[in-house]
Amino acid sequence: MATFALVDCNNFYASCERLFQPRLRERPVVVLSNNDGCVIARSNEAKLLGVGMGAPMFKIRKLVAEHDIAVCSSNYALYGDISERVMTVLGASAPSHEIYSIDECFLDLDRLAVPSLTDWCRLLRERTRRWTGIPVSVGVGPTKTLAKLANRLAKKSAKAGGVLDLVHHPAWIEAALRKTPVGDVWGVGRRWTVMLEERGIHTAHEFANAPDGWVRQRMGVVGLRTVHELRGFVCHALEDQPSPKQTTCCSRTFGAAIREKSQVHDAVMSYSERVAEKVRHAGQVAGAVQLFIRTDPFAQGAPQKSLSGSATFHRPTSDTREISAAVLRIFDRIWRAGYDWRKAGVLLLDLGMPGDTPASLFDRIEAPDDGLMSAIDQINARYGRGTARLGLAQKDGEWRMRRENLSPSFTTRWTDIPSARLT
DNA sequence: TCTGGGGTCCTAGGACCC
DNA sequence: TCTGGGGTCCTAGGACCC
Repeated sequence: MATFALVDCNNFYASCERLFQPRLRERPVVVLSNNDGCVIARSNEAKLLGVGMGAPMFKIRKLVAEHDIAVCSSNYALYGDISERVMTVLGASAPSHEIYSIDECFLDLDRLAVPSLTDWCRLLRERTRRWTGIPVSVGVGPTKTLAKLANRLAKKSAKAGGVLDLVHHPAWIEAALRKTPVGDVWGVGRRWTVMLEERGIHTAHEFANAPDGWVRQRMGVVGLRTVHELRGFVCHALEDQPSPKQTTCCSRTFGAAIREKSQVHDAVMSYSERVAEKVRHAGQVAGAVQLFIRTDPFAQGAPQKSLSGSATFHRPTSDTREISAAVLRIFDRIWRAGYDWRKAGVLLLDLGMPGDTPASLFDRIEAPDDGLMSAIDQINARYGRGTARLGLAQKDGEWRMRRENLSPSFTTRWTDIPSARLT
């Protein structure tokens, strides 16, 4: 039988914040989204106090003050670096692994010959904690979907000790399915939860026993795969070779609503620069670009508008100058005055490797490269992002995001390295 | 006052072809 | 008056994930 493990970091962002700020270990912690908008991670204590996932900050201010909850702006430089450390430990421990997200990793344990898989998982857990400082939970199942489900129960149950193996205890599978609400199944989101519950399907067990034809009709092949995985048939294999991205994007909600064209222009140019850096970093080029701007959907009564436009490159590129010029043309074409713009984004589409496919037989000419982009990238790699820029936008503006409680980049910036003093 | 960002996959429908 | 069948490609939108 196939044996998948899912290793999931507990309250990952909150755990990262606590790593270098021991004072936070005695307080409930929440981490906020960009712009300090809403809650995206909570320590166990914060969960117990009733802070909901995704709760907007302005709705929990009272709770924060009452219980002295520590509030952190999100610090992705820190989380990304800690994630790499965790993945390194996990990757070195198992025959093969798939990094699924910043805080999750699937392991393929088929070929692992150990007397007790549960003991092995406990050791892995302990090793990860000692070597990285991050607590993790491990779920083991015959499919990825069941490994996810096992992981969730491993986290919830005190007696599981952070590990639950359903492969070597097949009798537990039915009980696990019965106690899992259908909405907590991997692949069943909000809309499908409502639809399923309306039809009397409340648990993973009931979902697993729904008729194939019905599931196929209501939820397509995606839903059917989930049902089969719950029954123990593998539909999602371990993907240990990460596939190259097809699109990449830089989008932000502005720090405030903006009416002025020049301000939106600056935001859009800044995102163009950033997204171009991203594709160059991945060694890719883009075939097309898309720009969108939109008003605030939460502003009731205000006129709503969402505009977008796209352009195809004559020859795939990763050059900030070509990308920003194309974005600027789109921007001038779609811009409408008189709205309170709140968010914008630049997407690069049809990504590929340079020289992959010539646009036509007559278009084999290599992109002229004057070395400017790589020079800028090298300067920024050494001295920090944004050191060298193209002067496409003003440095500051209303559109810049708020991050009022940002922790230092303890592990990725020399000046932020924590120091310890012996007294 | 104040509600994130970055992805993937699938499907339906239209344009177009023979 | 009469108006097929089958295929591909593209795009927009909707579902999901973290």
